[in-house]
Amino acid sequence: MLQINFIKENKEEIIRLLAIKNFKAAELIEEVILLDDQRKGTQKILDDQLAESNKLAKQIGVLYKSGEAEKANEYKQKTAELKQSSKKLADDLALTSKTLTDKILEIPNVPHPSVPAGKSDADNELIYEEGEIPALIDDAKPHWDLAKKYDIIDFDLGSKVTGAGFPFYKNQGARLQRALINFFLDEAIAAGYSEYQPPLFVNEDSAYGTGQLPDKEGQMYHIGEDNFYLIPTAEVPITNIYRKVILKEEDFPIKNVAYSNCFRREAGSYGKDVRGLNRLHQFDKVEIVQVQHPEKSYETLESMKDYVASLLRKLELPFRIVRLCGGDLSFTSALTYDFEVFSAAQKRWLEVSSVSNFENFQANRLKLRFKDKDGKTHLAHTLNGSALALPRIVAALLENNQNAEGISIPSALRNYTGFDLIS
RNA sequence: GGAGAAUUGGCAGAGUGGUCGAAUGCGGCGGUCUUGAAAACCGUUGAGGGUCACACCUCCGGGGGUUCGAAUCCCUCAUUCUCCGCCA
Repeated sequence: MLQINFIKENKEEIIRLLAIKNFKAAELIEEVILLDDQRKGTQKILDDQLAESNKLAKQIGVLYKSGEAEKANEYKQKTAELKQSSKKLADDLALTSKTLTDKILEIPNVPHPSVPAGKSDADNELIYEEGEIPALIDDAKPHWDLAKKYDIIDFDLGSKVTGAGFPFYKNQGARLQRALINFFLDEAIAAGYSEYQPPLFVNEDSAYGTGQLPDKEGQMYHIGEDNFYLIPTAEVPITNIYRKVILKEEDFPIKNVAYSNCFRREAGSYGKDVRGLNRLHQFDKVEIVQVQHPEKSYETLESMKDYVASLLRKLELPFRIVRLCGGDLSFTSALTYDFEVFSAAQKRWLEVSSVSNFENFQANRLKLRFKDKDGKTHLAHTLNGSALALPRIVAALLENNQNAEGISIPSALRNYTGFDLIS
């Protein structure tokens, strides 16, 4: 969420930039400013009344001790009245504050000036492309057929045991999964990240902290009895490590990596895009998360982008990087780079990673702050990126590397898989 | 799952109805001393709201209550520890 003072001080600029996200903010912002003034006004009156009550309560104590019970009772009468009206004021204040917070929560993060205008992914800006799109053999198959042919992923079995979008990985398919997870983790550790193994369920506060609540409830699996949410990404538990934390400046940069299962209900998805591994309810992902000083967060975003590119290069996959346009940018992000690999048999670019700078938007919700040299506290910046999500990487590897003998494994992975060929 | 104990500032730990946002120690920061450092000594050191700045208000695990007044009493939830049960 944006900070109220930031909104007040940069009203016009915010409205202008949010227009790039196709968000009409003017009215909402006026409302928010009005509510905040209202909040302050009510609080001032309440504070004065509480101050008066506090003073009287102290005097009553003194009066009792000196035996002036009559006077004390008179004061008691006064505090009783004050108590009634301050109770009402406190209720008003709570309501105003709640309304204010709810309204601010409706305002998306302000996009970075480099974010191009646009409505959909068609308007994303291509900024980089690398690798050769492979020429496939004559009877090249999409990955769901290859999965069956080599008996490495069983979608039907998953449907039987759980439901659509929960596949079984088998034999060389299962080993490929493990290989990719270990490869991604080892690479991240070599790049200076600390590995975490997070819980796969989080509580309500954590789901709120990274912005999944109050808005995207429908996207998460929820365990009603214990009020836990299944994580849609390791970003949620890893970033929430720093909820209500005040860091020291020398703690920066914090670089964490975590492998986790990810669970997404994907309500509303349908059609050809969801075939095979393209969209699952449960999948595996290695996520990198950084917490940075505000002055360095964009530098960090670039380094994370370069890091993800290095992974795809090692996997020998043709990829491109796009800068998301305003319309495609998520609610919480200020700037996002998407990585897409070309899946040759489907003849499609598949999104495999999203690297984002949230600036202080998440930090504000999380109350993630740091103390500067003068002892003042400021909000930190948070960033994250997939490095990488497995299913579409697997889809591309299977499709792009298929040949007459089987599916060849890129050399960077062979030490991890223990085999060169899926056959 | 059952029984008991606990939860206070960065940490340790006092505080059982008013003078407590909270003793004391450690740690941190600033200073004196020193060629420099250590030691010693002096000072300072939680967060949020509010204000030009003060004043003032809120916060002692979360929420609710009793009282003129709550860190302190009551209810409730969470967490931690110990014992019993079960168990990878």
